[in-house]
Amino acid sequence: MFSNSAKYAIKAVLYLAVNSSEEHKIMIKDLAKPINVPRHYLAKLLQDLSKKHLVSSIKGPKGGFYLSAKNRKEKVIDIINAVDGEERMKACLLSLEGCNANNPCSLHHLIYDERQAILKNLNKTSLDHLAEHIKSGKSILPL
Amino acid sequence: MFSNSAKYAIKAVLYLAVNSSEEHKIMIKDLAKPINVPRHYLAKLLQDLSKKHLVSSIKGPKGGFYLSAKNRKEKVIDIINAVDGEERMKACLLSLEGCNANNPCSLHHLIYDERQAILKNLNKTSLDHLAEHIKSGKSILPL
DNA sequence: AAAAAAATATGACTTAAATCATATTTAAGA
DNA sequence: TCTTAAATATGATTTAAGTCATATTTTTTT
Repeated sequence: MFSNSAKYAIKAVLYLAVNSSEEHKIMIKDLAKPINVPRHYLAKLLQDLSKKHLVSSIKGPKGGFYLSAKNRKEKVIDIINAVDGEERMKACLLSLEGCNANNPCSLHHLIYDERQAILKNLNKTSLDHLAEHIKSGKSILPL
Repeated sequence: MFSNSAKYAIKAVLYLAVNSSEEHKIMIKDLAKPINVPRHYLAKLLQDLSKKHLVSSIKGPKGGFYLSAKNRKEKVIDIINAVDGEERMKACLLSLEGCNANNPCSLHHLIYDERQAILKNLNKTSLDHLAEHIKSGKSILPL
C-alpha cells in the first residue's frame, strides 16, 4: 500500500506531533530510538519533509525538529504523497495503464470503492487529530 | 498492497483462465508477451504456482501451462498468498507488531474496515468468476 | 571570534526484489 | 531409440530500496 519509507515518515511525524513544539525541539537521535527507525535513514526522510515544509527544523545547538501549528494541520495523505509520490496511492492495483472506471481491470470492482474510502479518510485526517487520539489513549504509537 | 510478483501472477493466471484448457496449453513465451511480463521471471512464478497446485503444467512437446477445473475454483487471495505469503495482506499498515483491535495503531481505524472488506472480496472471488467477467467484456486484462 | 551542537548534503554500502541466462529433465513424435 | 520441444532447477546479474558514514553548513554559547 505504501512504502517502508512512508511508514517511517508517518511514525516520525506523529511522534513529533505528540512530543514536540517550537519550544521543545527534538533531535534526530532522540527521535529515531523510540520509533525504531534507523537514525541516518530517518534523517534523510525528515530533511526531505523539511524541504517540503511538512516538518520544521532549526540547525545548531538547541536545534532539532518540531511541528509548527501549520505543520499540524497537514493531512496524513500529504506525508504519504511527499514520500511516495502522488501516483502510488492512486495507481491501478495491477499497474495496468488503461485501467479506469470505463475500462476496469479484473480486480477493479473488488477493491475500488474501499480504496476510495481509505483515500478519503487519509485525505481528511490531520496530524493533530491523530495526535489527539494518541494523547487520549485511543490509539498507540509504539515501535 | 501486494507485490509486483503477485500482480504478475494474477495477470498470468487470469490469462490462463480465459485462454487455456487441458486441450489447449500455453507456453511461457506465448503467455509472457500478451500480459507484458518478463519471460524468465514469469517462468519462475508459474513454476512456483505449479508446485503449489494452483496452475497445471505438462513438460515436453505439446506441453505448457493451463488451468484445470480445480485450479479455476481457486480464489484470487490464494494466488496472492502463494506469491506474497500469508502475512503480507494481514499485516498492520505501519508494520507495528503490537497493533490489533484492542491496541490499534494510529492509522488502524482509518483503514481497517475497508481493508477487511477488500480481503473478503478477494476471499470469495474465484478465478473462473473473473474469467467470465473478462469474457463477457465487463472487465479487461491488458498489459 | 572560537568552539560546540545541531541539521544538511552527499555519497558509499548492503540487501532484497526483479530480471536474465543456462543447464537439466521430461514427454512427444519420427 | 533419437531428436526435439517444452517445463524445471539453479544461479548469476541488475536495479532499486533501504541503510550507514562522513564532510559541510548554520546557529548558539562562551
